[in-house]
Amino acid sequence: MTKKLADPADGNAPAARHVPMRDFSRSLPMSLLRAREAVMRQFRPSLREHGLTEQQWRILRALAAIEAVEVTELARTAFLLGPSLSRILRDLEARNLIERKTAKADQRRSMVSISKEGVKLMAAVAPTSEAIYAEITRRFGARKLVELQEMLGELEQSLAGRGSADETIAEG
Amino acid sequence: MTKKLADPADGNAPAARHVPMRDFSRSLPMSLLRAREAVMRQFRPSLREHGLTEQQWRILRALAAIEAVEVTELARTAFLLGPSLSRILRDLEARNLIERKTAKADQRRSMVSISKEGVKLMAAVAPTSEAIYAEITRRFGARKLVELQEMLGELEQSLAGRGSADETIAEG
DNA sequence: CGCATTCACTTAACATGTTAAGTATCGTTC
DNA sequence: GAACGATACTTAACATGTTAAGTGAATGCG
Repeated sequence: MTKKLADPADGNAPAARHVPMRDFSRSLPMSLLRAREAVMRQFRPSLREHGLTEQQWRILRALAAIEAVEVTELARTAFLLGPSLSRILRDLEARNLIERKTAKADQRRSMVSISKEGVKLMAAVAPTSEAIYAEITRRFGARKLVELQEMLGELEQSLAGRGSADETIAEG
Repeated sequence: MTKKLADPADGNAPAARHVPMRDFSRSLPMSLLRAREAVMRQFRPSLREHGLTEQQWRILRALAAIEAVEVTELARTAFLLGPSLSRILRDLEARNLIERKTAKADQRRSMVSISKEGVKLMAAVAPTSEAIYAEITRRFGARKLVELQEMLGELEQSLAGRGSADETIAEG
């Protein structure tokens, strides 16, 4: 069960570390990925029962808090790229969960809002969703949860405004 | 700039909170998603220069540490689902970055290993990758980074063995 | 006004995520 | 040893991630 790692001192060992690097399973990206997956695994079955994907749910939640938004701002809020959002909005509109109308002042902009049916669907999903979140909070610890989120925010901050180590394309 | 939230006491306000819920932008899944994106944004340009995606890089890294693995174990290590891995391995094999051979004992299993070219590519990417990781560590703080990863691990643990609040499908 | 540029999306194309179904092989049971 | 179920993938189908290109509408400028 315990994974046998190659011992560099063991000339007869089956393995060789071709390129020496950190154990990638303990890298920050992997830690974040696994943690997020562990969390989302809790929610997906409930969403699935209502025919919603994680992203669709994000969009509805973002819309539920306001009257109407432009697509671009919705993309920022729901943390989705334009093309993904474009497709998902098309589908949500076809299911009558959202509504769109082009802005009067600027014909390029389209204002998106949640529909009456969308609100009903949200109301149906929200209680379970909140309960699951509460259970996660209980299991992990409310205080630690706050602490974790603060650290995640700080991590974001410390990397903000840097496309990468190579590029120097700031977005301002 | 500051987003105007609807005031329920303001009957004439443009907005209404259709379904009362937590501010989803501060939810744990979103925090984890944004944090991971902030981190990966640092690495992608470098990987892209070498024609590698994040997932392909994960696979090569997993392979670099050992002699050969079965596809199923590789999926677990690289945290990829079987179908995704199947496709990516097909492409990596076409690019001669990995090699496959069916196991003698069990014809169903195929053993995957990194090729000589794959090792060369890794050697070319690794220094930059390590440098970026070091810079992230420097910016965020080495101690805090360890602390964060511990918390992420604990979060995983606290949710382990639970498909969801609905299902009770343990995997053991 | 005429026109190039920018802006707000949308489409397109390809890689991956995700679930379900298919295929070949292995183990086991009778 | 033939049939059955389990195992280790692979394929298929559809949704999303991601980058590039396309489209129509504003904006800036000579």
